[in-house]
Amino acid sequence: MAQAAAVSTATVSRALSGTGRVSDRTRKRVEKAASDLGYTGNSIARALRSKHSGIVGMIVPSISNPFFTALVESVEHELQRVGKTLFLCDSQGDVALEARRLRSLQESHVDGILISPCHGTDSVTALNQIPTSTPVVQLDQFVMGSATDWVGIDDEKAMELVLGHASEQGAKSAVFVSSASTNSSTHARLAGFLKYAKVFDIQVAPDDILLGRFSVEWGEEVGARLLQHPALPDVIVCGADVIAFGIIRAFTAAGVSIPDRVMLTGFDDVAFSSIITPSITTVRQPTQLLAAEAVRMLSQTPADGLKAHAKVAFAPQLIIRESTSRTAR
Amino acid sequence: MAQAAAVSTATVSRALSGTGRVSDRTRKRVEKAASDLGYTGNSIARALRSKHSGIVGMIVPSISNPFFTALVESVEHELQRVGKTLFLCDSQGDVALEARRLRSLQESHVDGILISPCHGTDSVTALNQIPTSTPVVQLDQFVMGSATDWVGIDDEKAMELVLGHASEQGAKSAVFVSSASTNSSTHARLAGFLKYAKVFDIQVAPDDILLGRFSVEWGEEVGARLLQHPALPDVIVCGADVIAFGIIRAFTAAGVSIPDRVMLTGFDDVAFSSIITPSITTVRQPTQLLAAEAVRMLSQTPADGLKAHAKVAFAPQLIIRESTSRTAR
DNA sequence: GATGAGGATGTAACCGATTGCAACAACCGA
DNA sequence: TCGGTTGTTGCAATCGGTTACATCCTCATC
Repeated sequence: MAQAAAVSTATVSRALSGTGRVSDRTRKRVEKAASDLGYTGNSIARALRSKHSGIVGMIVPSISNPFFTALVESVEHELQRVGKTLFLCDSQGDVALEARRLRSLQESHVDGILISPCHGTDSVTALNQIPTSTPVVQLDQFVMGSATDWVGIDDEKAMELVLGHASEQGAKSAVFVSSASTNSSTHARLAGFLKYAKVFDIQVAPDDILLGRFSVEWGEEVGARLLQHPALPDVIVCGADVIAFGIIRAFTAAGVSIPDRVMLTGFDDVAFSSIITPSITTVRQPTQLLAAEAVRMLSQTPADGLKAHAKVAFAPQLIIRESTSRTAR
Repeated sequence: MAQAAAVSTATVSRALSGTGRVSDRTRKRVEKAASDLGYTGNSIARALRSKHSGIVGMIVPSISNPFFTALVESVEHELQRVGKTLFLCDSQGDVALEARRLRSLQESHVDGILISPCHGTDSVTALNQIPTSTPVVQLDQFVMGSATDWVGIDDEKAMELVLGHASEQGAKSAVFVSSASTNSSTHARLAGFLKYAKVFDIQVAPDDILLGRFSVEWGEEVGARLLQHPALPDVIVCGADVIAFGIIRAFTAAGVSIPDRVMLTGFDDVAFSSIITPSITTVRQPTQLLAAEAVRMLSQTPADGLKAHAKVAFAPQLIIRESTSRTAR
């Protein structure tokens, strides 16, 4: 390549990268040679020397969860704007696997890491092993005890919206269904649920907190369990839409009408929530905003290593649909 | 690191990578020093020198399409077995973006590329620019005119299953709904549809081929359009489950019963197909098998550059659910 | 005890870019 | 014409591993 343009490799580098001074004439010559040869440089060598790869790593608990795919798409969109590419990993909800992914990203010298930690406490070990030289931002979920930035939504506020709406619709009792509370999202949402159940005077028995997994199957299991009770609560509040899907399936099979016999709310507003019958009242997360802020944080100069780690919570939005819309009677 | 174990960098390399001979005593010493220091090597430098990175790139048209996320998960599972990591990219159905992703993967010197090309003909330019030194395998969709391997399913066979079943259920007329046929999946499925409609003596008018996009919205649009006709066909055959979702939504809103007024079939068997009401009769793709075969092909020594490019098609499976199960009348 | 085989380890070139420094050319004013 | 300034370009070190080759050591054999 260098000889094709009859210059040194140094000049090629300066001409193509735009750093340093190169005369217009040689620049043109180099550019022509490059396009003739289809030369694009070797990003491995570049990364080795310059210490940054133009790649941002992202780790999510499960890419089959539509909420995370939506989040990933938003992130990708943002990264495209700043000319970086995304390296996506799936931790499959497994702390050990998550740790391996983290290490592999770090070894690849990515320019930054976005992570939604799969465990509210155990994920911290791996996260703290990342040298402070690689910027890390937690997205959506977070882990206790790590000094990294976080971007997410105000889960308490979300529960205020959900229970406020349920109360308006006449709910006097509620159950809460989510994943195990080792997960920060569930933890925060449960806290908000309990707080605002009290505020809106909605009854919650100790048995009415059902924690399992973020999955359709868990929703079905809970649905079946609830159907065995003689009395249903007024509203079932779910920590994720996928759980609500399972409950709908169980109730539909049993011929129990939602919202007439019991109201139901989800969380995340994944695409399918508006398609399923009944469509689900849910909390929408502003994934575009989350992604934009997270990417912005990543590229912030971490030079001033002292800066307090930021926690940015965006406001959630309640989307009201059929599952809580009781027809006037 | 080398001095911590009191050996040369060469010995460190040999000890940790397992190549070359090292005495047990020094190997132990090096390993201890490495774990004490948390040393893992620099994969960039390694990749630069050794020409392979342990990374496999994958490009899919859309990660928000649950079929592709299922495929990605299967691939990731397979790669884990052979100790490689996945670098996932989304082409967003855009040929130009796809070309950029391809180039960026190639520059990163990935060990191989798995791609589901977003366009049946236009994707070929970018694909052919990949040097033959990087193994490329097409997965699911494919592009005309490229000499790369392909792994997918037998779409014709799938349509035989679908129409055979519909015929058994008494269908005498059908419409076909899918994406634009610039897409190889649609192309092959449409061909199969036409062929077996004839075989099973099912009527298909020229207007009954509705091609748009692989999306819920397109399904809704088609649903609305079909509802304006005085007579509905006996069965609506969709090229993807997501399209079927849209049709269900439109028909449910209009109070038209599936399967009683019209039968409906999907394609892919994504998770929600079994959750939605009515659950959808669909064609399951054996993603595990596809992924395993694709990964196997990637690691096949491409030394014999002459080998004919393989096209491996797996047998699809028909999953019968409510959307074609007419209650005895 | 000398010789040779073979295992263990070190030396140094190399992968392909980036970049500090030096060299060099062109042009200016004195 | 000469010293100085500015702008362009090349040289060579560097990033952190891998690996061909050389060297050294040990042990067996004659």
